[in-house]
Amino acid sequence: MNEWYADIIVDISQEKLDRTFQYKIPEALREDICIGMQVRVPFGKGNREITGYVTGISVDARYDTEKMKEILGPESGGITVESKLIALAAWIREQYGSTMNQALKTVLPVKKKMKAKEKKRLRLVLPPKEAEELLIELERKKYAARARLLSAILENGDMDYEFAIKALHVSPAAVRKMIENGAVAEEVSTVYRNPLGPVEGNEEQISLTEEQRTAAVRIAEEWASEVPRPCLLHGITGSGKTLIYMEMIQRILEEGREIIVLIPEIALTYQTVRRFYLRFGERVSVINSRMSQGERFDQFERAREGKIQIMVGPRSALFTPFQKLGLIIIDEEHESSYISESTPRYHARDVAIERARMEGAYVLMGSATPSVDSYYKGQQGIYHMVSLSSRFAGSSLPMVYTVDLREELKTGNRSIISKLLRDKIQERLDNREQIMLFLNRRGYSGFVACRSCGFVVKCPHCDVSLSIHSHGRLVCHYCGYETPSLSGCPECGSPYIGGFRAGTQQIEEIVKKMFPRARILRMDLDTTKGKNGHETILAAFANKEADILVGTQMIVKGHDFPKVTLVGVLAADMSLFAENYRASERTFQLLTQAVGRAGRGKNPGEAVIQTYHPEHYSIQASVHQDYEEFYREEISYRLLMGYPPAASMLAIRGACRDESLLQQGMHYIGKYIQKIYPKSELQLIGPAPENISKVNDMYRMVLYLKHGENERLIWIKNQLERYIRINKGFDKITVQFDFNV
DNA sequence: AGCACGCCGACT
DNA sequence: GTCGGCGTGCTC
Repeated sequence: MNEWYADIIVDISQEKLDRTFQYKIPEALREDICIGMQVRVPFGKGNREITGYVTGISVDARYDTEKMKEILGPESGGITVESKLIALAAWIREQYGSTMNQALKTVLPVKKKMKAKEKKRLRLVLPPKEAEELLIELERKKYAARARLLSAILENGDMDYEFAIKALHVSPAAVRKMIENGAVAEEVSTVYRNPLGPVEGNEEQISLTEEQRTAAVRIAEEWASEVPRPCLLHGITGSGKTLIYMEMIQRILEEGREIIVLIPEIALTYQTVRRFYLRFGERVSVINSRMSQGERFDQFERAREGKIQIMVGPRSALFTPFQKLGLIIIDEEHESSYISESTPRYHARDVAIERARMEGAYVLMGSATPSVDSYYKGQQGIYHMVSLSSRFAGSSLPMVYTVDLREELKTGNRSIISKLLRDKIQERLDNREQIMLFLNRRGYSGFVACRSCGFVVKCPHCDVSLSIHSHGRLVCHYCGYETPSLSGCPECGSPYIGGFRAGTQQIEEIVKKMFPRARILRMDLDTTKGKNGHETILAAFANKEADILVGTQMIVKGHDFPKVTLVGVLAADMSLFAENYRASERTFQLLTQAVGRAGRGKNPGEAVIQTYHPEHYSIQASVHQDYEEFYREEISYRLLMGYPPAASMLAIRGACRDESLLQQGMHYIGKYIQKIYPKSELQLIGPAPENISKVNDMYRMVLYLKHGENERLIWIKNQLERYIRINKGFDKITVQFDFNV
């Protein structure tokens, strides 16, 4: 019988030790040890006993077996927060595909050198009289440094450690001597930074409306049931979802349990967090991506020690080490920022549900435009659906107009601003009201459309639009279908056919020319680069320092500008024909959000949607502000095409410097899948070049798998992980798995 | 992180 | 001459 070895990561908090060590698994423990487990191991020269995490098990030794030590045994002493999070990491690893190392690192944050985390103070312990005597003796013995320190402490009672070292020039050694002989004591206090500082203002005193109260009761009823399901709160913009969150948080606090509130990074502004502070005060903390790793670690530490009960933050806040987690709230549940962009590519919503299941906590999701996935689960009864349908505080839904850009072209207006929008902008400028112009463009390579009839060139096999490539051909990124680019529109023969591209900068210039006296602010990636770029621009606009705000999607997420009475969507189709099956969903969500920005104050709002496809259901439904209308169309399309949530989809993405090696590797992956899973229920599409087929000299390809059951795809993923690890040919290829993205 | 080895200043 | 400081390096 040969030896078994375990890869063990010993201390996640130390960068230096951020790698695995191999230990022998004793014969007697062979059955018990599994990946993700916490074990006791001897470590270092003195064989001091520490806790490690098993990240892998193998039969070959990569280290001198003579020097290799043995695992002592499983960690005893009850279930800690860490062990719960490690179990979650193991689930993430299995579900999304990654190494245990990567999974652990997403779940347990690495503690980087945290400057000034600990504040040491020196305090006098000797009675003053004895201290005086000691001082005289020290001076007599010519212990200058110690005498200096003692006399300074005598004067002030206590003092800062740093001050003693730096200002008094007392060496740490001298300080230690003084501690040893019992003259002074060292007090270590941990100072955590409060990330928000003092918050001004009074708590909003709005009691729940009848409808909101009913919603809260329905959620509470679900929580009281034997197996509480995750709740999906579907409430239109302005229906007061946050008030319900507050209400439910209050209930959990009263039970003595803790709450995580997930908010999309882009909506995580001072405004949002402030509301939580005003209601719950010091019990709230917040983390965000602009904080240093040390600062974030501080906040996690505060949570672990029970000093705070509510953590507000983006995706990563999900791993807050609360001991008695009671509730996870996911605001704007449909947001794509809940999907991790690095391996493991987990979805925070699904991981939240799993963490809640493991720890007996509740999940409450909310959105005005739920993801089709979640709404489907709501319909199926997997989630418990609660809806809010009336806007409160008297504000009414905006009036929405559509402008058919094809007609606009016929009348000779080739500008990006239609006549209707132009007139309405002028009207607002005259009335001193504010306008938002929204360009929903986000990293999509140009699709090809006819500017006369709006015809979009699509893949005959996949029903997604083709993208124009640098070599002039049109390519489908799902299946690799290629066709030469067109010189005229196949529908109407118009020569005005081509890639659709425009940026916020160009828009800003056009608008400036059109309305020379208007003050214009632009908000996009370029203008928000600075530290508080976001907040600065938004604050300026809120202060009425500008009349028109031009921007990409970041202007429509969760900011209330009561003076905005007109929202213009410049080219609604831009996200509609992105080469992704979720394009319609994203378009509907963006348009609905954008339209919802108009008329949040007393004045009624209006919105103008410019499009080449006014008849498209995504656009129609957002004009009517009708989620159901959109959902019915969208789900039937997904069911027809076998896209999630009708089926599960796995994208296998490969990246490599060598193009032919990548092609070969991806081809072999396809072959291997067909060999291990030759069943007809599995659909295999590709491999084909990725949307952006080359990044930093790395070629990228993707292979899609579709199957009715997610578990089957996970099984295939597991087999592939092993296949890729064993075969040397994949050493230079990075393979990533993406579920249902 | 902890604990070793290893090289320069003040005490018996 | 030793005692003891912390600089550097390794930990399966």
